[in-house]
Amino acid sequence: MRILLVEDEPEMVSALRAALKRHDMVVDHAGSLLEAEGFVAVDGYDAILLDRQLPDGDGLTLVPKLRAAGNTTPVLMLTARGDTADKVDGLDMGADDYLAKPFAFEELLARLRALLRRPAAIETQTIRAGHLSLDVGHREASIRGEPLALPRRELLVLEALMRRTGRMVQREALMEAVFGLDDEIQSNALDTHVSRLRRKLSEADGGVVINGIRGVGYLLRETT
Amino acid sequence: MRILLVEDEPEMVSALRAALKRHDMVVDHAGSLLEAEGFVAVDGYDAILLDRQLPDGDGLTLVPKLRAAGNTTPVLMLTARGDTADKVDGLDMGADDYLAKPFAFEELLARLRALLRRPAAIETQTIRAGHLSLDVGHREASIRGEPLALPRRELLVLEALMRRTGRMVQREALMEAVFGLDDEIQSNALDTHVSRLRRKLSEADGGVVINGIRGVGYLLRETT
DNA sequence: CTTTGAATGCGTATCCTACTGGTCGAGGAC
DNA sequence: GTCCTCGACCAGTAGGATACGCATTCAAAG
Repeated sequence: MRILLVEDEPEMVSALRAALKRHDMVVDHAGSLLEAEGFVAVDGYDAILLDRQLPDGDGLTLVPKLRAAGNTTPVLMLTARGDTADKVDGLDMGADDYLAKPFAFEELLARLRALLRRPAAIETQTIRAGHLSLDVGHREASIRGEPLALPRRELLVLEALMRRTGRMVQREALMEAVFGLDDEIQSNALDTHVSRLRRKLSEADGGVVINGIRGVGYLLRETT
Repeated sequence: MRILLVEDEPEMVSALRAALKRHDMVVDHAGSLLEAEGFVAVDGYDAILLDRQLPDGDGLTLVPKLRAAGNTTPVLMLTARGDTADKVDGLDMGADDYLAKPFAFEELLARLRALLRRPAAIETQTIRAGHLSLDVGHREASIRGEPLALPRRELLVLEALMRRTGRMVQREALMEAVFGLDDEIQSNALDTHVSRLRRKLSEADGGVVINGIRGVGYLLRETT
């Protein structure tokens, strides 16, 4: 689950980033409109958290640009102002939801979950494969009802794979789903996580296997 | 634009109906959960406005039923209660948005418009031939839904051929598609890949054959 | 203590080369 | 027109080099 956070106030950034990370989301951060445009042009995010007050303009102006470019990523606007006229503006410009500061973080999360559910509305909140089930919203994996404790990175790998059960996930795509834009990772860290995940899944009899396909990527299959 | 309004208070109903009608929306009205289920089962709506307080129960209970039945119609919850915990519940049950009474009608409209802007189906370019299908974007081949693990080079051959199913692909063109501009290859490497691919396709009953035409190139045909 | 990324060594799938046998078609002799 | 011969091209198999992925270990970071 990849989120782009567009916000300039440092303490807000670190607070949100920490909170989102705690919910196992991969967060990229842009401090300005310009930066945000750069990120968005290159990458696919599951959602965008967008502050209105940015150093180089009103965050709201970003949304029509996105939509015009065919980008349908859900956008959740954040703002200090909270009156109705503002909300209407925001939503009409193409934002998908609108949240006024100060807000309860719980509400932010809930709205985010709602947004994230929509594009992939076909699947329910919980994805299943083999004896595995994954509650995407609450970040819980379980095997035959037994909860399975998974570290953050492994969970991200599993989620990315389960979202496409039985279908290919390109190595590159998986990298992005797990590490975001952290190019700093130059090792076989991904392989490591896949490996660890594999072991846990087989030990716990998850009813699935992760196939690796050389030069292409990975593929999670059910062992029926 | 067809809206299902699930609400029991008469004056609310008439007010909303009039207002929505003024914005060129077609409104069906259900006064109870039971009635709503009936409507939903039969008709396709673009969105559902759902009150929580209904004579025969909490409106919220309708949402999981819908989702379980594969219905992905956007749901906008209406409620008198407006605290965060309630919102979280509503959104987690699968509602797409949540609005507390009293609300500004403008905001309702704006949120509704946001919901109705459904994300376009994700374009995944898949080519088909015989029982074969190839997801070009994800670099994945499958036969009758069963994923077929193909190494990189073979996949490239297959892609190049499937892009021109039933038509000739010149040997030279195929070389370039598979090896790029690597002139370093001076052997019959291409033939070996074609050979391996042939075997896999026939073993897995792909419903296609690769014909070789002397002095010209290759040609993928469906064996119908 | 758990989690994570880097580093290491091993095993093997993949890929190119090389070789062999097969097929096709052109051209000439009858 | 028919048949034969020859050469070019193609299909398939085998083998070795390489790169890739896997598992594991280790140290640092939270």
